[in-house]
Amino acid sequence: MGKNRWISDLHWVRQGQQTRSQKTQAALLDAAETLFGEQGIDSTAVSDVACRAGCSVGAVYHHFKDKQTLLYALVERMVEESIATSEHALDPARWEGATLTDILQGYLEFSLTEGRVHTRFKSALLEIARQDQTIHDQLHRLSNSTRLMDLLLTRKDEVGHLQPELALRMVLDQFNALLRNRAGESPYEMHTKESTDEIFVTEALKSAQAYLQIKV
Amino acid sequence: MGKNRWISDLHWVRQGQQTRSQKTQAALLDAAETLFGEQGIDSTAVSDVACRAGCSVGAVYHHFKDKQTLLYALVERMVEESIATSEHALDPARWEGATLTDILQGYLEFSLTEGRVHTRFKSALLEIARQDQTIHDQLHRLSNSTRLMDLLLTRKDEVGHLQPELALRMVLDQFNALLRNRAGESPYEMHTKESTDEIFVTEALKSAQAYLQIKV
DNA sequence: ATTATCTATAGATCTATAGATAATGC
DNA sequence: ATTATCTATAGATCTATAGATAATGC
Repeated sequence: MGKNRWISDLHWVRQGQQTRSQKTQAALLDAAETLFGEQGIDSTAVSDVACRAGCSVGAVYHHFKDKQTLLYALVERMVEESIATSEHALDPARWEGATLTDILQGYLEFSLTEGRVHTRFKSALLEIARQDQTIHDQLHRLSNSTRLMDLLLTRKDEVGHLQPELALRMVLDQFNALLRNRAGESPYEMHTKESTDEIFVTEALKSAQAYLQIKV
Repeated sequence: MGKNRWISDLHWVRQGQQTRSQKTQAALLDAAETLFGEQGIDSTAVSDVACRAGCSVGAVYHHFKDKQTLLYALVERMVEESIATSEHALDPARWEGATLTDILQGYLEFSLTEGRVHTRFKSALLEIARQDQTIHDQLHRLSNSTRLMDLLLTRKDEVGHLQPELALRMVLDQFNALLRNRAGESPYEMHTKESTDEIFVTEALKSAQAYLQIKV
């Protein structure tokens, strides 16, 4: 891991806090993100969130109208930060001279390290997004952010598959599904649970290269 | 779809019911499986299950000690049926003369059609299995059922990848993750949402073939 | 003096039970 | 007469609020 020189300076983008109020609010969002991801949204009581954030229930309702609004704020923060992180990480200038394989490897490694918490929370979101228009729309903003796909498409020439775009879409779906599997830490259903992250990345990349028919 | 002659007679295995009591019990389990899959387990009230099954709350508690026991019974039924289905579907005799690709294609197509409901419910289970030993153990029985892997390994010679077993494990993880993605019907995060099931199967197979380096 | 926090609690929702009624099968 | 079902409700849990107290910043 970390052998990829392209991702050495990559990091999740988050704004700093100043006032007591902002700190409490951020602590509440952090607590909620962790607990919602760990136990699910419904099984997490507002008092649980308050407790983990080190404040009282009343404070929660001072900052957020209700539990749903807290969730919405959390989703919005995640989407905003996710987009900001993409802006930085997927800047074409950053990747000058990098091959398609470099980019794919960077995506895998970055997601495995920085993305674990978010992936877990996102997993919980997907379950309820079917029922909730607001969350549905927010997640749609994420999938509409085509910066990764755009960056990959600039390397279209390296792809031997007859339908490069379709093939790249498949690979991204594969990667995201596999990453979600790993982040879920569900030992059942994972045939490669014994493998290290390193082997996982290597084999996932081999698979993508073979399928895309990358011309080295 | 359905062009694969190997899966034409495959079906999900379920016992028939006779008495009124058995019918109610089965209706309750069916209702719970659907609702738990659709809305999540916690957000489904016992009264919801009773309503959809067409009976009263009291009837639920006549059949099951509490909500948790109902869930356990449901998980057990799913695991039993899943294993019974495997016994039938993965019988080596059924697949005589079939290639590795035939088997993989059969698995994909069968899972897409028959497995959709179960996949949805299983997805909800994975989220809580981390917290619940009983469910954890039941799901472990599933992953310990290595019949699919065993069947695939009998075609090891067709695999060109230097570590055939590792590679086959990766492919199964990929397939399961992708299938879960599709069954979840989450339009975000899916770059291939526009594609038909047919294209999906074709491309997933191509990917597996290329990665495994199948010798045709 | 305005904003942030806490304590205590009302109201809503859900689980599970008790007791009454209906259906089954010998 | 035994088993299955229903109706009505007690008890538990969670959400959200009201009113009191503490911290902030001009």
